[in-house]
Amino acid sequence: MAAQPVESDAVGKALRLLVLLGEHPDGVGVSRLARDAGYPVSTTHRLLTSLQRDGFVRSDRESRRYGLGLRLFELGQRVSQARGFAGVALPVMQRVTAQTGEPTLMSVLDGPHQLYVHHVQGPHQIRVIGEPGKHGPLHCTAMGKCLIAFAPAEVREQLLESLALEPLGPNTITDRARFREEVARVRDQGYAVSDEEHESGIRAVGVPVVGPQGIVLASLSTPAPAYRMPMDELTAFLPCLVDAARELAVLLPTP
Amino acid sequence: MAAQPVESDAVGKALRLLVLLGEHPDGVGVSRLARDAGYPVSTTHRLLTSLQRDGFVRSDRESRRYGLGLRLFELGQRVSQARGFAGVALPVMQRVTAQTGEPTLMSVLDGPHQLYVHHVQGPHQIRVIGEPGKHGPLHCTAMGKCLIAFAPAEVREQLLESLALEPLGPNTITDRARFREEVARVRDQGYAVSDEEHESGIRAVGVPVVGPQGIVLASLSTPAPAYRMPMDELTAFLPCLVDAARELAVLLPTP
DNA sequence: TGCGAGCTTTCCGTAGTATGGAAAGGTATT
DNA sequence: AATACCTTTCCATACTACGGAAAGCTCGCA
Repeated sequence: MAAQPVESDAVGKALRLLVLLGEHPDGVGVSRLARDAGYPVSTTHRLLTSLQRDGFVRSDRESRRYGLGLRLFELGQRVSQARGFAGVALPVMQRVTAQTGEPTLMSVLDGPHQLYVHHVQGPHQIRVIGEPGKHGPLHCTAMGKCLIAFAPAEVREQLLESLALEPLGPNTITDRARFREEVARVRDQGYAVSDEEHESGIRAVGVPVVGPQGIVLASLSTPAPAYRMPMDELTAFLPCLVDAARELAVLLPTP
Repeated sequence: MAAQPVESDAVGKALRLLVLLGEHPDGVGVSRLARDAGYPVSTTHRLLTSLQRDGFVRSDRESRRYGLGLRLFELGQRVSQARGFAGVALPVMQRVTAQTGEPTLMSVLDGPHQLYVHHVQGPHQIRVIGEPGKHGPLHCTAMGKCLIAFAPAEVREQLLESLALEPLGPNTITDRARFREEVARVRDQGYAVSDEEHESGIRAVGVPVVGPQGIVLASLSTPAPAYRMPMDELTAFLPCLVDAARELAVLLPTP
């Protein structure tokens, strides 16, 4: 968890501290943080003071521990609002869950990962896979494959060449040529499935939300445990997901 | 919207840019942002480049406009998780709304304001007052008065002395002595009401969430339009709100 | 087509701020 | 009482951030 790319500018160092702080929900001390970041303690302390002055960091005066501040919550909500994660997407996703009886997930492309932005719980009490704000792999999930397949050509090519095809489930596609074919098929058929590619015992079907300019804005998926959901039952949810995606395509702001 | 307190350090300047960017959901150009912030254009541009490198800012290559990046969403969700806004509070609040048939709001103290962190819509289709991530006044709302009344003594005193008692509704308390009495009463009776103090036509009742150490963690409220909700009907929701607050008192992390 | 206004981006010598080792001041543990 | 480890502050120096200026860009207009 050490700092590899040594940021030379003060702003970069401060931002890295924020990211590191995000990994400590219960707060950390200055020296621990300095060790993690690879900065001198005094530098770390000074940067934290600056971050705190503007509400990006808060410190408990008692325990001398630092954590993320409310300003980040505020700005995070702004992003959620501006990108339509909160107001617009939620009702549409709830409708999908009402029809499928399963959870509905939404994610967007964020560099070489997907970022889960929202989920709606289903009536079944199952563990949720994608917590909002967490990152997940692109190469072995239904949503991830959609995001690649419908990304702008240069981005798609770049991802196809550089993604690490790490095996995470029993059926993960690890061969680059086969993966390229898979993405092409997803692009052709307009949806993707993941049959225990991400995790043993989990299946999912996903669709892209393709905006007016033809670029992918987000993707939606329905996951379900493999033991009670054969693949053809899962693909039966496709019309419903496609409807929702088409609706979101015009509702979501085009970035 | 110009820069009053001239930040002298680079980090402070960068953070201010983030806050300013938050006011432009659809993106903004460098020179406009530089004007708003009061920085030279070149400085602004360099800072934006740093912010973008770490995902705190994103720019549309086409339109040359900058906006808040996904990293802020990610970190905002971490805050939401760490403070229990998302996982813990939501079900409790939904239960309150199920019982009252009205929306339920939650806010926390953030300097001289309250920060709305969550709301649950009621069945009635009414305009929501507190959008999550937005700030609201302390002196003329039920939740705000609870946050003051149950804050640590020094904080309470500081707020009582310095808050601007701006009249925002027909019944806003603008006299400092009377306001001090009002806060004392709230502290005695354990809840607060706001009868068109914040906005004409809106009533609310609110309770504090008082943590194990006796400090206020958050506050909950039930707002309703005045025309169909007499004050005594609103206070009838108090047992339900108090129950919820007591439950949250042990569930929310003590900061 | 050429011009000008206003934008974004890059450059680079200098000014001045960030740097970090060291010391001071805490707090818990032995 | 002594030790260890932490947080916070200090300050002379080095080096990074600064910002004016210039280059490169797009657009609108004559």
